[in-house]
Amino acid sequence: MSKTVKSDERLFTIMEALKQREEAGVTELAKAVDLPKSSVHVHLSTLEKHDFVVKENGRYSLGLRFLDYGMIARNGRELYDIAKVKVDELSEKTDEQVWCITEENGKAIYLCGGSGEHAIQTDTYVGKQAELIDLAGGRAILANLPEPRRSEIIDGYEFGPESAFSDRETLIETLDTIRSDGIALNTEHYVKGVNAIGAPIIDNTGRVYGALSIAGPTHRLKGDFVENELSDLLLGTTNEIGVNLTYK
Amino acid sequence: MSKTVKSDERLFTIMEALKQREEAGVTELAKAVDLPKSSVHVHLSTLEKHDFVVKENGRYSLGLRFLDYGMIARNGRELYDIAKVKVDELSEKTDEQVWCITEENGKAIYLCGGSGEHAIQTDTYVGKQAELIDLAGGRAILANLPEPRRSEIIDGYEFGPESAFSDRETLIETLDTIRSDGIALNTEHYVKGVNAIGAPIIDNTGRVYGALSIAGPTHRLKGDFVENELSDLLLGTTNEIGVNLTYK
DNA sequence: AAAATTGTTCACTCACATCGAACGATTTAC
DNA sequence: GTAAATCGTTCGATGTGAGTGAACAATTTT
Repeated sequence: MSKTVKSDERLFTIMEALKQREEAGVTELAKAVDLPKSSVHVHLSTLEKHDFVVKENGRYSLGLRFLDYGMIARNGRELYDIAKVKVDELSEKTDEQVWCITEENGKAIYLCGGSGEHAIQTDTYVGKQAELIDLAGGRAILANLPEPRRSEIIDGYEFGPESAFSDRETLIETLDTIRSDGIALNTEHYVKGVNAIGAPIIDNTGRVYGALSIAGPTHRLKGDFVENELSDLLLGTTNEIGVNLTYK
Repeated sequence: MSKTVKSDERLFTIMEALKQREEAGVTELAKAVDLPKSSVHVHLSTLEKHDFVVKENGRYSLGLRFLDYGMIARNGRELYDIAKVKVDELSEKTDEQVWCITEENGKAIYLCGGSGEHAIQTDTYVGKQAELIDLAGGRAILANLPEPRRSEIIDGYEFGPESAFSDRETLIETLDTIRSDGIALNTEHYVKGVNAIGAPIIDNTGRVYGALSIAGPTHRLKGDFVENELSDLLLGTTNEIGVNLTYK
């Protein structure tokens, strides 16, 4: 790993601790990150000066300056621009939850989503980070990533009873199936009672931009309906997005 | 101003410079912020390690980690949660652009927006920061802010030919009118060809949460239609949100 | 093939981030 | 109603590590 700035690292640690609570005081944060109050205090003051945190009668919380940066980061992605309309269409047509994710530094990030009227509610939100391996869409991405890259990511995983896959071989087999099928069907559910399917978004050059997924209750997403009807709808949409990304 | 961490300040300067371009190299950024390449480089490495920037073949750009923080900051606001549905409804009903803004550190921040099919296109985006004084919604907020607070913000303004108001008195007069009217009608347009109206969102305790605004082309937003029909629609919505915020 | 950029690394040095103690201002306890 | 506890904030002493410019390697341009 290359050299980093310790002060920045501390800043990020404090930010992360603050993110995990709605709001917090200096003492509470100092305890959480195991640093002197005075240190935490100057960092918070610096953050506040630049609107990255807000102070309301002595309690700190995340500022909306992050929203500014976050939206610009998202709007800069061609994938987002092209996918958002299609995601809305697909969620309305299927009446289920539809998500568009992308890969960044080996992790999955939710770019945007849409929900039909009867769609399930989950704790997922735009901007959320997750492991590629845990999501239907993430597996679809992983399965289609070029080889030096894919192994780099997989090397970072720990297999075992905690993981969704017991060992590396099982994962590779699953990914191979997903690649040849063109779609990932989550039979082993990440969340209990929820099924999901995911398909990769790839342009004509083979570059993997991300994936789309449809999630719904197991009693609706099963059998022929998922394997044929829904899969075709999903693949049609990801295909369309892929083409638009090629000739943008 | 209280003490701050210089390293953090530098970090923010680099982030800001990066935000203003789609992507950039180390040398370009170093020139922009007037710092040695090596300094910019370690800060970027630190940012990259935490997913706040992404490096793609030597060029840096904002990472999606900001989206994570930004969405959590936004979702934590009760105003957003309650307003977003109403904003969508209102934009559909009026077929114009509708925005919900809030105030943070004396500045306006766009929380969410909706657009009718025939709505105008502007360079506004969710998360964008603007001066309260420049927006119809911002003036509606300013007009209803409690007194010690309002003056603090106004004290930060510079009046003159550059500003929308020539002097402090003119602004105060306008704000008084807005407060008694309950609505801000932008006759002097912030953007040429665009008219806007704004109304504050206030709960029963008098706390100002933000404002809603409707923007559209001058040829559609004029005369009786704006002053009666649209105004009533807007006030009805902000009223509703205010009540919901009281009994949440 | 040479020249001019690029991103990255390294070691020296003094600015400044860190820290614990002390300060007022609140809040809690009784 | 007072005392005790806890809060956020300030400050000066100290030694860590951020900043720096030069050198390096890897591109890209000429």
